[in-house]
Amino acid sequence: MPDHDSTTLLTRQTKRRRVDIGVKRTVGSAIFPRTRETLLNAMNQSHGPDQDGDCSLVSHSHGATNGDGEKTNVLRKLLKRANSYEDAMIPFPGATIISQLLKNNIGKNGGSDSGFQGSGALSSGGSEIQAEDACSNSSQDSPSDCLSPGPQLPPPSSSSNFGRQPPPSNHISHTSSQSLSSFDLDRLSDEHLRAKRARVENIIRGMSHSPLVRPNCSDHNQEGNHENENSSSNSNSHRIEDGTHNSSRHGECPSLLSSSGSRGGVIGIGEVYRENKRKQRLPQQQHSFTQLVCSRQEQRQEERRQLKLQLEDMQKQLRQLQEKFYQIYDSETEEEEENMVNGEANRGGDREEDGNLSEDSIRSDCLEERHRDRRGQTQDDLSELDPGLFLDRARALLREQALIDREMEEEADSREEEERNGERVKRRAVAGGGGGGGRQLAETLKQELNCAVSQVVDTVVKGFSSPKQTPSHHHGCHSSTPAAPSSSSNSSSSCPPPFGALHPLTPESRFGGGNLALNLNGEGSPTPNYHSSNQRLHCFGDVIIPSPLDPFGGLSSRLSGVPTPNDQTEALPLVVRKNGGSAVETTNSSLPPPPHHSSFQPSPLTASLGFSPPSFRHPFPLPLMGYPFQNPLGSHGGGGGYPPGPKDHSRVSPDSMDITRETVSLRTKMASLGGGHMGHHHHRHSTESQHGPEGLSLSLIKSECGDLQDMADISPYSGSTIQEGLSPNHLKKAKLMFFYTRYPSSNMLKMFFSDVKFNRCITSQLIKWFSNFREFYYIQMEKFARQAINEGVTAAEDLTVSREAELYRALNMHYNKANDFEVPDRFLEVAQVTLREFFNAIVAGKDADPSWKKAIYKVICKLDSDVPEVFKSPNCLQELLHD
DNA sequence: GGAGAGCCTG
DNA sequence: CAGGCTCTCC
Repeated sequence: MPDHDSTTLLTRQTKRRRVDIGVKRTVGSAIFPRTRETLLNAMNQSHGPDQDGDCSLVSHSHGATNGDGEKTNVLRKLLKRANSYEDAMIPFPGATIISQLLKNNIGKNGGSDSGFQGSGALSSGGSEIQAEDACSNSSQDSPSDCLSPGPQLPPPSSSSNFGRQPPPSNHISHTSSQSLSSFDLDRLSDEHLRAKRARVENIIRGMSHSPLVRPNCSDHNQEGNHENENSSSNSNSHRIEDGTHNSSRHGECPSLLSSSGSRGGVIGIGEVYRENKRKQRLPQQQHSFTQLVCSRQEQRQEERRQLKLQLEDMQKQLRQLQEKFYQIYDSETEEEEENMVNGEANRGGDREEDGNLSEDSIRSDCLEERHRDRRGQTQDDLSELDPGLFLDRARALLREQALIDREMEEEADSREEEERNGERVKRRAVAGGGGGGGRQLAETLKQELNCAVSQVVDTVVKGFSSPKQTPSHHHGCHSSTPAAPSSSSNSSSSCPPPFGALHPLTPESRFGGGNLALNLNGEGSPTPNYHSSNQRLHCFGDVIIPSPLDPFGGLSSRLSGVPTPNDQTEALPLVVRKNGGSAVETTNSSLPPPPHHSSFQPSPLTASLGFSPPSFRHPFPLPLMGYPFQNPLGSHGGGGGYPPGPKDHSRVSPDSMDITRETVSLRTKMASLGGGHMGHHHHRHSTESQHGPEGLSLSLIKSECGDLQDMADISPYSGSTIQEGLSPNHLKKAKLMFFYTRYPSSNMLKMFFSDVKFNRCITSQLIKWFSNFREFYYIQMEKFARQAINEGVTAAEDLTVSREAELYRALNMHYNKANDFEVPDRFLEVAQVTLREFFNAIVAGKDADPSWKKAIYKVICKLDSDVPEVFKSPNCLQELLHD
């Protein structure tokens, strides 16, 4: 164990060294060794507050114990760290990931209070909680399992682990007696055992009664004190003395429980110490320990329950939104198919859907039977469930119930769907041409979105306004959702989840094979919910475009050479609405716009969509699935985690690799940015540019980013007026712009990349691009300057940069590889100035200074010239390169 | 603390 | 070219 900590220390030292190296780069190498020495000395001797938190704790301990010397402190620190690491790695037996997270949160919340205790608490945050959880997971009949935490949480140097015997007494007394003068170890340990037992009982009671009281903040403080409880029992005698001393110092502290029971055997000294630690925090409480234990356990349970409910609510919302999206998209697809002259192709799709339906129905039936069987036993078992199983079972029930609900709704859907289809055909006939169809679709989509959002809101409100929702109750509520669609007048089936028999909790299954209840609503007017619905659905829109029938609808038809009349009109209304809801734009957008970028090649992503839709179907997890709270329920380890690593590209067909290449960085960057956004939303009009496939592919970026507000502007179906990311052409344009400006401002970039919807990601990306450009530029300059010096050039005036110069060729190759752009003369001048600056600096020996280039940067940044207006056009590449 | 620049690395 | 890191500036 000390070895482990030694390596930890070494690692930290290494880290520090790396930091120092970084400092050295700019501050100077001479500082480095001294700094490091100082750091090492500090780590070995001072234990000052400049070290990490646990060190300060040790320092505290040192002050309290006073006399073991520095070596003891070092040893203690090492052991404490070992203890912490060990605790961190202890598996959670039988506990769900959620409960782990909850525990971790609790531990974290309480961590700030750990310094409160004056004695040498070798803290191990989750240990106590884990022990309690282990207790919770054990059945009520065997409380002894949890009364011996020693084996589960062996102290690092467990020389103090003596055998323990379960208490013979089952009697639990909640009376609080005073044990001010009693330091009898037997008695203390007995009290400890009783306290644990009481907590177990409280947990079980709390679970069976399921009271829902909002957990309060003070609870965290109490929990936080657990941090110091599970202390290492090294240097035992000292510890006992210390702990006892502390107990007497806090003499007012009440006894944990009345200690009438007897307990044979030897007491673990570490446990005694822990007991003392617990007693130390008792004086802080106004109530008796028993009450505190009760309330704390209940509150913890309630907190878990609350979180669980939130999770379930969010899952439900997610499902509903996904279903809505499927419905909408499928409805569109079906409409297209209806209008197609040759309906042969979609008949296969219908058959496929039928197949899915029947298959799902079968699965649903099985699930329903299982559900019926289980529902009976659930109520009985509920009180006996330990927390982990409790949550698991609750989720399982939810899933099953959801499946049943969906199956029932699908039947209703299929009936109503026929009617609606008839209506739709009529409406479309009235509406006339493609523009009318687009408008119709817009209305339909809008209505669907409204409905979805309304129901989500209802669900949320319901979920939080009725806090008595237990898991079983909850799924009862869920089953009632089909009857509670609030905004859709003509179809109750449009809002409820008509998902197929999917496993609703895993992303893969969630999106993998849902059969869709096609649905379209009638005309509707925009509601205030529209925007939010747009936001939410766009979150899915980027990723869950496909339906099982026609995964990529218009796209695939385009690729397969089968034109559809409504091609490219499907999603435009959404985009237009987003941009202000102009009816004119709505009409115009339904017309296929001419491609602005003739240089655009067919997107590889588009190709991949057509050729391998299944692999593309969900290349990345949904944004919402990426939220941390979703992962525990996915229970697939890191696989469903967020953010997706580059390996996720393996899920994308190779054809799409290159097109998504630039999205990778954005995804990772967004992940690191935490999904925030700066609100640089430049809403542009449909006249600017339309890069369908590219917009689609780049919208994936945003779905990865999880930026909900940004996603409000995404058109999932292509035809977006604003690209959601940067394309290779943007890179090319940026390179050409570099000939004019080396240090473009953010605003400038926004102006000149007006066809890109800016967010923090895009801005950073562009800035990074120019940073890279500069890097290469300056490297070349330095290289050629040194080269000139080596060649014997003595005067900077001898250095010139012409179009024949090698330096120019190198730069031109980098920024204008195709050489299809005429580099402005100004750039040659700037390059010449830069080269001379480098030359002079090197000659003057300034390059010895680590930051010698900064002076040059200062000069060069003033040499930026205005970028021609033509670069502001999204089609500038066309125009520029044609010239 | 965030944004941006620069450096280093892959 | 991107990611990570540090540093500086605001």
